[in-house]
Amino acid sequence: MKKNTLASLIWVRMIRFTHQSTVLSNDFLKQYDITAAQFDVLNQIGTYQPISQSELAERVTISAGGISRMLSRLEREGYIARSIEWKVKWISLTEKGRTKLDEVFEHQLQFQTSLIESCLSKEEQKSLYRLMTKVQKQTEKQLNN
Amino acid sequence: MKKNTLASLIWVRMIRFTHQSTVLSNDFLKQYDITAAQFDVLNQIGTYQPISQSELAERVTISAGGISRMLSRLEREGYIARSIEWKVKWISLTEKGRTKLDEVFEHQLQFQTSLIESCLSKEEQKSLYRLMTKVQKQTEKQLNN
DNA sequence: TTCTTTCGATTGATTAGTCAAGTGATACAA
DNA sequence: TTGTATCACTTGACTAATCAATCGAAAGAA
Repeated sequence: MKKNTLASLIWVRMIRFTHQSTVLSNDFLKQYDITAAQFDVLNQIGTYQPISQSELAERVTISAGGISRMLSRLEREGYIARSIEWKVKWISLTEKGRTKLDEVFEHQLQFQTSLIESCLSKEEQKSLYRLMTKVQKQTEKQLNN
Repeated sequence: MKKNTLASLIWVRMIRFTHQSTVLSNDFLKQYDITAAQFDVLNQIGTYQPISQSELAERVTISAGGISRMLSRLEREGYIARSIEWKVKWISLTEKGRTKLDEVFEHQLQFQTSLIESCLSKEEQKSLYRLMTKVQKQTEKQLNN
């Protein structure tokens, strides 16, 4: 009757993994007083600053409204600054934001890495990366039309 | 300086895929007037009913508070019923919920399946499923201690 | 010069989730 | 019998996201 396909089982695993690993990430990042979503955004800003709100929204694949609120929170915390020029708001890290990002980056990387390396060999990781890239590019393509 | 590991690149792909595919799913499910999260919960109830709130929460890995709010919405829409016995609330589908689930199930399965089958061979799918299961079990383990 | 379009950003309403404190009934000990 | 502890569930305050409506400045057309 209700027959699941292999693809749908992959789907479930992926959804569960992402959700659970976000919970773990948030738990880990609590000591740095920051959330996984906030770290993701700060990291993008650190890499591409100065960056416009709309470009940033696209990079982290969230809506214009979503990035507006997120940046309001980050601005309130003093991590980022917005400067208006024409109708564009350019985003960059403040000193506090830079410090926070530098403080957290290596630890977060280490955290993510050790979780995956604790259960997959180097070969398996290469294989998983190749497959994930394929499916992710497919959703990206589908999203843009 | 900022060197990313293979594991962290896998992480990014996974986060992006899950997020984008949820957007696609929600977009697809809009025609059935339901969200991906709601479908997920209805599907679990349909499989395990009657099921207690706490067991349901565990199955979809969300908090007790989260499931309480979600069920309130589903109850308001008339998809589920809660019956109190002792201190446990037993959840089951209403007629309307059953109909909705049956209506949506095949289409959602087809949607998920075609997205993945459009870019991975059967062999690749098997391989991806095996690897995803490994990492997901790892996060699950980590979460429970 | 005024009128309209365009476009980035914001905001209100809603869904979805978290944590922590609170509720209310039962069970069990003093 | 009167606490008190326990346990499932709820709720308030918050983060995070969506969509749709709106704002406001600039650009271009009449």
